[in-house]
Amino acid sequence: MKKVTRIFKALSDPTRLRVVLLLLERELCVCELMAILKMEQSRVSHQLRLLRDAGLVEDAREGRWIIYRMPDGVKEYLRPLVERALGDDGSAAETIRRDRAAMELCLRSEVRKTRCPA
Amino acid sequence: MKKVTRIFKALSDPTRLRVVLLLLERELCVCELMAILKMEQSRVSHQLRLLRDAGLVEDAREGRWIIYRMPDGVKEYLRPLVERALGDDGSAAETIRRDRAAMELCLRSEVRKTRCPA
DNA sequence: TCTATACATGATAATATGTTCATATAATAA
DNA sequence: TTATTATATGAACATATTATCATGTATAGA
Repeated sequence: MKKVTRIFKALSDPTRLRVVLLLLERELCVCELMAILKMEQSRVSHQLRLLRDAGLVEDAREGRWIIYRMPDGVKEYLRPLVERALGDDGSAAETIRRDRAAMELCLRSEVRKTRCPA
Repeated sequence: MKKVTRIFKALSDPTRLRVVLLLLERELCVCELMAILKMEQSRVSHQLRLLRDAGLVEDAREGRWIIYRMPDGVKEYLRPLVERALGDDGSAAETIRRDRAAMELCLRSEVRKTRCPA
């Protein structure tokens, strides 16, 4: 059961679940996640590490940024799982909506070309 | 996100996940769960309380036994979720198979008519 | 009424988790 | 080379979780 409970544990923290929902949409660097979640760097980094340890995300350096992304196989596994779990939870839907809006805003500013938006 | 992460947290412990998988099949009393899981009483009781607090199971006294069961609505919610999460995890499948076999054995003995099989 | 059974619960201890602070490192820019 | 940016990581702390032990309570039976 260890393998499955490990996944559930990774999804059992609000911050990590928000990150998972964002990375299901698109790859992001740490400072973009910081800007979207409005959280400080070490907090985001620590949670990302846990997600990486759980095998849910991968990281790769790109210039001075480290990009976190979710492998396609994980996406196919997690998307229906998380969607089903969320069901009709309106409160969660609102958070997701806001996070995605913040993400769009963050990306449209295209600050990462020269500087991070954090 | 609190509502969803609460569910994930409830499923993030091996003991609780095994209990959930058993109660998806059928209602059981504490001592039956003790016999199936081969765990001591207070450990099972504590985990059952967490599942109850998470809203995943209900309990009802029946004579000197307290029966734990999963409401139909929760079953409909959890079954596809857990099945999807388990995927093709062979190790988990083996545990589940063994637990169900132990459950059948425990029930066939029908000890609960007079005494608990724990 | 007394005892045994089935279970809950509180206390405790060990471990795990989440956050913050401080510091380290790697890449880039000046 | 030096400074800055982006990120990782270790330490410290508070809190949460898990398991165990001891005890309490409700029911049934003798």
